[in-house]
Amino acid sequence: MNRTTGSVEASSFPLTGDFLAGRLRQNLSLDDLKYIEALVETVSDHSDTARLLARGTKTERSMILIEGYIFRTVESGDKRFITGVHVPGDFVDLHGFALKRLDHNIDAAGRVTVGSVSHEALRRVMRDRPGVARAMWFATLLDAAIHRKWIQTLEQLDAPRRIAHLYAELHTRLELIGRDFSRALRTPFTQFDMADMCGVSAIHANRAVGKLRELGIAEIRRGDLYTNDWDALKRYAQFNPDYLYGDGPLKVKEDWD
Amino acid sequence: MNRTTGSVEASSFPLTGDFLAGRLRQNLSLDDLKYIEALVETVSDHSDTARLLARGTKTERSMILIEGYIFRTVESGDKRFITGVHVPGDFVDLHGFALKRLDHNIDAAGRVTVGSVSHEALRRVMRDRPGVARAMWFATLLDAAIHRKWIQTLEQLDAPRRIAHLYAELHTRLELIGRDFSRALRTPFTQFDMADMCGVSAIHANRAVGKLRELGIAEIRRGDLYTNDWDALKRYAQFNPDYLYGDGPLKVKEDWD
DNA sequence: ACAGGAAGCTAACATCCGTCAATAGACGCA
DNA sequence: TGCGTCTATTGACGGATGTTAGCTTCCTGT
Repeated sequence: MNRTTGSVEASSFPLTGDFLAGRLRQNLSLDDLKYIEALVETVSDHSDTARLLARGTKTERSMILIEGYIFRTVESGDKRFITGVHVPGDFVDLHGFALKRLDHNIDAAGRVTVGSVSHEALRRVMRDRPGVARAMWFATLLDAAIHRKWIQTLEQLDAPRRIAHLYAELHTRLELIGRDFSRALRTPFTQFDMADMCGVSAIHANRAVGKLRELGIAEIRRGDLYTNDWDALKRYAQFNPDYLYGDGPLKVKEDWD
Repeated sequence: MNRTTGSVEASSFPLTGDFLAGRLRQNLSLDDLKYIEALVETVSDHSDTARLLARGTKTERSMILIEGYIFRTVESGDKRFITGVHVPGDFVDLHGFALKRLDHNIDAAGRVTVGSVSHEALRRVMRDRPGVARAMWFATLLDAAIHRKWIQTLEQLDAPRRIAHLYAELHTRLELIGRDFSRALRTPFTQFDMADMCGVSAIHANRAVGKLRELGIAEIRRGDLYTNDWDALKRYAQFNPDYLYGDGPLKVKEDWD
């Protein structure tokens, strides 16, 4: 595997295969995991707010997020909208392999490390490894489930609860890939980022952060969330983790019985 | 193919295979299409607001919508949220095949006709027809793209524009499956339905419908939208159909060059 | 034709949120 | 250390939306 330097110097992240700790892991054999790991041809680091893939670009590669956070963004006029956020282990633009072009941008949120897989390699997967191909399909189904929950959140919750729900989701997703934060969840998100994810103005996002602080639910400072009662936060956000399929996520039906 | 009666008498819809006019058609050979048609074991009609599949239910069948509209809904407290709408040709709960359980309900909007495919048959598809399996994956990618656009719409637009955008999207999706409405788009949606899709109260949905009427953009009566200027409506809603991948939707990259 | 019920509509008031303006704090860089 | 910029914060005001209540219209079944 080659190691390339992105817009920042090469990361010192050890490539032990742990970057596959994400959602693809569940249904696959160790052999399959090693196979996928071998698909990653280059690893690169990118600086804050780097655009990893612009809307409309045709590409011959897809990216797997190894470290950091990535936004899916759309720009309209002079405003930006964030339609999704990714955590390590997520295949960020797998749909770029299937669909003609991406309908949105892939932007780094803070510093990120990504692995790159050629579409030629993915075509080999489709041809030779139906089990792996199916796991990739299931991973995109989980993306869709998360999208639906975001829709519900936007329809149902006010701004403070949307922000609480965002962090509740990230907390659970990061737990599912083996990361635990007893007291603090660190992110590089600005209040502008939170606003663009929650569909409110930045000033109102600030009000919402202030309300969470005032209610004693969470203290958010420069993207980092501190709380000593995650359960209370999740209750406040009406968070129900079912949609993340955390209990044996993405299992096929044959495996249940 | 058997013909069964749902909660309403059996439909007289002619099963000519036209119910596959939807998004699955694009990438498949005629042979593949006949293969898929043969997968449909039963066809049934259902009455207004029937729940076709309840959240959490395990099922051994997936449904393809043949005629009518279907909502994906979530209930929270005494409120309902609609996270998606489907048009004929859509595989409504294909993810029920892959994921352990559905995280939302599948509800009829008005009278519907659906075809049913057993998961056993889908397992055969996965095993024997990689091309068809891939087409199904791509169809779910389009679902995800539509979800992302709904997120953006909720983040970006006010209530009148959300309703206009909803109808603009339906207009284009129905065009893509070969239906054309020069002046009217008929749906069974109540203003409550529109409200639950747009994340506003029913009263405010009524205000929004009134505003569209007042602006001369569209007249919505009992779900049916009348306009003589679809372009103006789409402009008002800031509708950009790129995300529906209408120009050769869902083609794989090998086919582009 | 009639009655009942569902859906549509209107008004009043409160809350949520957007915008503008201004200030304060935190971080990066010289 | 000091400056400049990005981020966070606060206040004031207006617009968008939620809630409640009551009324009207339309559809449907008899």
